[in-house]
Amino acid sequence: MSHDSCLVQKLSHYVPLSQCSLDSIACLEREERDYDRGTEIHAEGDSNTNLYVVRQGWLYSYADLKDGRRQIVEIHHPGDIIGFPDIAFNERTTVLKAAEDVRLCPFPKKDLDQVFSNAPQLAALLFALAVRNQVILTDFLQAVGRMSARERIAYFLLDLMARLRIANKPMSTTFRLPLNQTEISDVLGLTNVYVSRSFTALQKDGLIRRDNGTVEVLEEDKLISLCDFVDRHARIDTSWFPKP
Amino acid sequence: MSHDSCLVQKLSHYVPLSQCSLDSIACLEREERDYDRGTEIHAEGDSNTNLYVVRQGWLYSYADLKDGRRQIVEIHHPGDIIGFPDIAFNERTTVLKAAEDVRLCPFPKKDLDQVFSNAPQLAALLFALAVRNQVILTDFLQAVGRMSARERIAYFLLDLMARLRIANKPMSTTFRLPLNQTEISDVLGLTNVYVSRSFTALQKDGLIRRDNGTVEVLEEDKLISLCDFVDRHARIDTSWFPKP
DNA sequence: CGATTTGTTGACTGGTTTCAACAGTGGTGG
DNA sequence: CCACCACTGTTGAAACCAGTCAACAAATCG
Repeated sequence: MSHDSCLVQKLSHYVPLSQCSLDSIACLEREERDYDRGTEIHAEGDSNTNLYVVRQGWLYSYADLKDGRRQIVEIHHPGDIIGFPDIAFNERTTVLKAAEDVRLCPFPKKDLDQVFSNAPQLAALLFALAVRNQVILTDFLQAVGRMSARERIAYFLLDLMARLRIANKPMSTTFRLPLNQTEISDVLGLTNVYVSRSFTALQKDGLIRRDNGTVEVLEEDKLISLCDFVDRHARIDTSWFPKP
Repeated sequence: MSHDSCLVQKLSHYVPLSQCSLDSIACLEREERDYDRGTEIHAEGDSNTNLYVVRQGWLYSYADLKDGRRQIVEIHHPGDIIGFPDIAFNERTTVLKAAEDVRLCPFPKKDLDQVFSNAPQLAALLFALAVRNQVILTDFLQAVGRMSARERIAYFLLDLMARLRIANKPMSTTFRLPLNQTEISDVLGLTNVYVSRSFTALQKDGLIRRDNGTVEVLEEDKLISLCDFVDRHARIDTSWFPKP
């Protein structure tokens, strides 16, 4: 491989990529650009001509609510592609913000037709990941709609771990969490105050330990049964993909 | 057209369908089958070999929560395709239930490769609708995560109307709602008791009127501003689709 | 007509929000 | 080097929205 692409690494996790899939991906990652922590890379209502591959750092997409609060609808990690949900619209539906210093590969939406016409395997994979996201979102909807604050936090941590494990299999149970409690509350539909209380409670019960921007999951099984977590990230069914 | 397909009608709303798209759809609607109200057409954990086109009647998909409650994650109307979110998995993630007497067209998941290889326009359209669903779901997430009960009900009604209008443009502001309040509470993450209270409150304020399984929206503008509703159903950007 | 489902209403409870004060941390400039 | 400020996390007290439990009314069905 010409360079170390976390997008390639993440996608290969699901299916061995054909050469033309690899070529298509390389074409999406031609350009690179850095953004500082806190930068709003695009705003709601911007025309969306670009998608982005994440090279480095965490970002998130959020919507502003009429009462001034925010709902963070997606957290983006290295190896993710940002912008698919919006391609059916002319305008962005969310604000994209860098949670820390990041490096992105922007590519025009129009380049996707190249994927669809030249790399059917990659097209099918992207489609499968898009529809899987619906399932992940509905899981999350259950968490936000039906669970208590500490259960939601458990869910949040387990979901992050499941995602990070795709890119980094031998990951331990400790990981960096470059989001503050206000941001976490905007993900989970809570207040920063109650996120603080619930985190403290989980720590007091010995389920997790926090240390300066990192989280260690001490009792993964208990967290899983606390929120009935199902890992939707680990595997997908690729049997129906078109054969090369 | 050989028969009156609401799937064709719904998809044509977005883009004029090419002949090979129409042929592909016809192939998905070969078989028909009826189910009675209340039937569980498939359960969570069933192997998912079939998808379904809805011909007639409403259905919904729900997940059982560990405490015995349910979360309804999707309501299916005539002209919808049921099952896309699960195609990346070997097993169903939700239970599919008929909200009233329904008629479905089951077709095997494997038939989709035919769509991908023979009808690129249809493939792109289905992809666009799938990713758009993510946006709709995140909108809904905001409603469930951040809004009061009466705001959620407003959102629910407006979303239904927006969907029904795709299939039936000259629809008035009155529509049939074949779901009971317990089912609505399972959609919105509320209790049946509070759904009742909130409905009554909305009616008392003159925003809606109910009559025996139908709802009339009296003050659509007020409902819209109450929950900051955005209609994501009306139009999609098809400019990037592959040309025939 | 009785039985079941569905919707309504009341009283009480409780988890989360709100408002507020305060502590710890890091960064900045004088 | 320290004063100052912004940001972040913590804790307490009070208020409130929605849940829970329960009884009952209304509609539907066989």
